[in-house]
Amino acid sequence: MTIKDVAQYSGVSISTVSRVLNHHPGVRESVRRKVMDAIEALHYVPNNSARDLVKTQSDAIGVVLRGAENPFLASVLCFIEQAIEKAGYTMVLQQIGTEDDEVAAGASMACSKRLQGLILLGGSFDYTPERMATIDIPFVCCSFTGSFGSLEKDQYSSVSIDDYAEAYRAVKILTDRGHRKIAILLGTVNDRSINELRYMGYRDALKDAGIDFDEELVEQAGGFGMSQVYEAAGRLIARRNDFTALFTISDSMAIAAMKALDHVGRRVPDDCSVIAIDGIEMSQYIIPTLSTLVQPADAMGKEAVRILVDVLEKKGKHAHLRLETVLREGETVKTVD
Amino acid sequence: MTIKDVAQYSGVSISTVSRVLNHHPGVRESVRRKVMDAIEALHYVPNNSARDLVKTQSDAIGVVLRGAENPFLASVLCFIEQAIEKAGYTMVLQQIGTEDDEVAAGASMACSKRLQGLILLGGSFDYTPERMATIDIPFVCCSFTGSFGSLEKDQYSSVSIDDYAEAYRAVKILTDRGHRKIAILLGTVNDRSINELRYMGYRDALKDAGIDFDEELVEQAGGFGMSQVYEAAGRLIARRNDFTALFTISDSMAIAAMKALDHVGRRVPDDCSVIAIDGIEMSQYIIPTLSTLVQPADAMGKEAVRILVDVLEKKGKHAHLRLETVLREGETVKTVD
DNA sequence: TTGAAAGCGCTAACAT
DNA sequence: ATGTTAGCGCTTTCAA
Repeated sequence: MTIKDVAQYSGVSISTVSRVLNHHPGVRESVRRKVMDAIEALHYVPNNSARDLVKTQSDAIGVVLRGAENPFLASVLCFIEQAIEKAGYTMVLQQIGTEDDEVAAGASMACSKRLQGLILLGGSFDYTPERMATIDIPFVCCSFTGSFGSLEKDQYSSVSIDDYAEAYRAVKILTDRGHRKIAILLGTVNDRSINELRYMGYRDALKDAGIDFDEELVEQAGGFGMSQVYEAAGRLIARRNDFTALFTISDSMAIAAMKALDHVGRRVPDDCSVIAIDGIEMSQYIIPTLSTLVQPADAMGKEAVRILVDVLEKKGKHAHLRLETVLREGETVKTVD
Repeated sequence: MTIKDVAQYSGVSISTVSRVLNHHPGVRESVRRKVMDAIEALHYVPNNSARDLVKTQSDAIGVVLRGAENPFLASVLCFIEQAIEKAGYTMVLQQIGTEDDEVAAGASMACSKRLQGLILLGGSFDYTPERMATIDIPFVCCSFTGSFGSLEKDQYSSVSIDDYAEAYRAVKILTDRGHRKIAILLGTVNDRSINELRYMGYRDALKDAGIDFDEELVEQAGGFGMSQVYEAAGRLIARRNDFTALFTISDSMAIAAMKALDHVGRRVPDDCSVIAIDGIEMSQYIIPTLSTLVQPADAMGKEAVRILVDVLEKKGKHAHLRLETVLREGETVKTVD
């Protein structure tokens, strides 16, 4: 079933069919009708491969999702998809593991799928200009800033929260409530990305509150997976059980940690306060409701797409957007007596 | 950057480059090296559009995900992707809403992306042969049976649990523990799919336990979204607060319902037992741990792909696989005094 | 307003 | 073992 069949069926040339298909002007209404009817009757659907080939570029925007085990990123992805669709493009998704190389994945996709643009969703991003040059299409970092790299700011875009500042804010909420022994649970301390930035926010918030840094209150899970976080929380508790508050860099981590606390009989928030960053849907429904700084997942996804499309259509320049979180007061933070 | 450039750079013909690219035999090792070096040097990446075009079929398997708000389906999707990758194919994903038409989406994808096969993940499936004929490639229903349709069983495959039997089993666990007033929370009673099947299992389990059906104990949320389920649970509780147990057809529904119960001060499991079907990761970490019939998400995804690939490669026929759940004894079911 | 024809980059015969 | 060439289905000049 090709354009040729449609042409034959409707008694016109393939160019005319192509014109109808692409809403080109200069086709008589009666002919247009005839062609449309043929398309309908034959259940014709254009072959995208052929279309992309001749246009030497598709209408595709690539998304590299690094770490689908993080529910927050999954929710951003939904908004990205909607926005891409709405803008008249097609999303091509590639999920990769936290250990995988998103630049390599993105570069390969960009060429082989003839992408117009690329969105990197969840990445470490500590890359050199040479490395990023392999991606020869506009790209935007979504949910992280790319600030660790030595890349020129006008070479790419980013949409994220201010990880450092928001982590600082979360921890300050705890210190303001009188907590002094505050543990932190994260993936890895030095991932050159959000883990590291949020860790710095944690440390500085402690310092500014006049609290000495205590290495034993830092626990690394190695990733965002709930089981590894649960185990990490177990290690933390086993080593030190005197912290009165816990900051986790994601909601899912908080949920896993609360289970670990429950396991040893420590109640949240009475025996230990918990605060996180993310604001995934599920964390509203756990008991007690998680107190968390809600990242605007929808704005994050939409803005990433908007900026990218603007760049693609020459309607705008690369930009770096910092979104603000909103504190969702749950029931997991308590003032220390 | 095309195959032509690589040929020129390495001083061979494009066919030789193509042979190297496709691991065809009959290329001298020295030439192969030269070509590989050129590919490396030029950062050449093949154009998939062109490749797909000439092969008149891509290496793509399409997946239509209907209802990403259901975390269980999201987890199955991950396994599907892995399995597709491992089998040497490429996954093309399309997410659609619960109200959207997965057959239309699948048919359109099948043609435009030149798919080899299709996996329908989460669907209602009450279709006629005429309707399904628009999908002219092998397809498999994953997580639902398609049994409501009038389609011949040898025309497609399915991999799912026995929804009726597993719901029956879940409710029987409750009746065996002495519960008589058992409420049910689901999407819609007559969706011609898993909602309906599980609802029938619920009713029959009650009947066989000698319990009269009570319409007031049935509450429909309209979908799987947590907020709508939370509200539905609120309605149920407001109407009737005397049920001692609740069966929800999904884990996420159970979590939302438990929050609603907590809101009115009813404790799980002391004041109300809860059981569900799914076994998503999160439900292990809520407090108390959810008792649920765990669907084998990995087997479901892998088997769906295996059957499809076998059909594609003529190594097997269409099949209908019923997988069994495993009871994960949580802490939400209590014996009635 | 319509049609004919030249590619887009690649694979797979068919030649050499 | 390697090169030449005919398409795959489509868009887009260029002619008519």
